[in-house]
Amino acid sequence: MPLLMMKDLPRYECLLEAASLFPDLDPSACEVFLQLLRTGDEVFGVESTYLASKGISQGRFTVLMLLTRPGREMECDELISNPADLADRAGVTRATMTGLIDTLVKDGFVRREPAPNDRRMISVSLTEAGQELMSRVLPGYFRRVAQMMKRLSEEERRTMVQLLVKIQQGLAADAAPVVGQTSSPAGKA
Amino acid sequence: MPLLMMKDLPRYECLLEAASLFPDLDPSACEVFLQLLRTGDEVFGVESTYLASKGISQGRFTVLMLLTRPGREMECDELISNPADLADRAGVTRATMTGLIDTLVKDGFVRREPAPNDRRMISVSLTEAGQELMSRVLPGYFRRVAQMMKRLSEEERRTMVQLLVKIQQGLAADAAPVVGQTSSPAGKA
DNA sequence: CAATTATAGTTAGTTGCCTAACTATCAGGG
DNA sequence: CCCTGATAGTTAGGCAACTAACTATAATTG
Repeated sequence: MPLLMMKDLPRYECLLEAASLFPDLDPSACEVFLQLLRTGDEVFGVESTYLASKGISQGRFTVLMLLTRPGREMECDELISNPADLADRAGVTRATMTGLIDTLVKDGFVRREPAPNDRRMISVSLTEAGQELMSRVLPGYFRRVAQMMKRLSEEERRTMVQLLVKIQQGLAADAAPVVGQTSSPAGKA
Repeated sequence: MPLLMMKDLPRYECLLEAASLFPDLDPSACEVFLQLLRTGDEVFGVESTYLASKGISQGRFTVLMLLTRPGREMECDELISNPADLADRAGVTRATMTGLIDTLVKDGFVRREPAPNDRRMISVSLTEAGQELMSRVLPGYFRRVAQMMKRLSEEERRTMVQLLVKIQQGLAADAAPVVGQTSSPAGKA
């Protein structure tokens, strides 16, 4: 439950009414926006509650997941990585990853080892205890995910993913408005 | 960008493959789940970035919004509230609301006044500066919301909201499995 | 090959949220 | 009237994320 969202969403009529005050307000866009954030928040809350009951936070779980599944090559059974790569794939800063790995090491779920080639780098991998934890947590995790989505038919799920991806594509296009032109990928508005 | 989500989502084929390892894994459910969290996170990030550029955080913005729109009665032009009500409608604890109001008062956007009837209570309302801030922030806010949803047709928006609400209803039903039986509305699992 | 630049990881300090415990006021029942 | 319990708000302390600045190693280059 991290978002601090208005749990008390305005009804659609209120949005229509407000639109007369604010010419920029698009009522249907606002409604999708608010429902999207709210649903995401609630779904996230269910997941977090489950993980918390198993004694791990979202951040720690993400790291463990990344170490559980093969990163890029399916054939690569290494399941080993370095903090920078993990931070990149998890979408957090390296500083945050340092903190996450600290606590995971302290709890005995992952180990840090010096990388063979580059003495700047560290290898991170699951310990036995970490693997055991994941095999204990994942089934319940997947069951909860399935349970949360059980009201949607397979077709509705496809539709949902399509619409979500459409939104993401729009965001990506807005974030990097210059495409195929220059080679400067600096599009931060 | 608060969620710490895997930015690097597994592809659908990987989910299918993983499903053979974990019998509880429902691939299409997982995909909806991951895309929902990811899209919500990105949309939230765009909003947060805009608000941050105007010098306010998500939490502060929520409070200002709640003080801007009429709470329950449209006829009630008061636009005044107390911390507990604000906390309830924003979905945060009263302690958090105290902190938010502290900073808003410090910045001169809201005022605290003792409530007339009950000496325990405090009235919170927007100052002139707060109203002015909102009239400066809201147009751009609404434009960004509209922009983020612009790729969806009106019909797609309706579909999206329907599907999101369906998920929410499932969550609510799971959280309060006993319905219409007792009059105890305490469904916190 | 020394100096600069880039990269990997960590440390320090801030923010925003949380829970738990506290103070002050109000409402009811001997 | 106290006294108990409920309610409104705050305070104190913790956790997870961030940015900025730092150390150590590697790569590049004059």
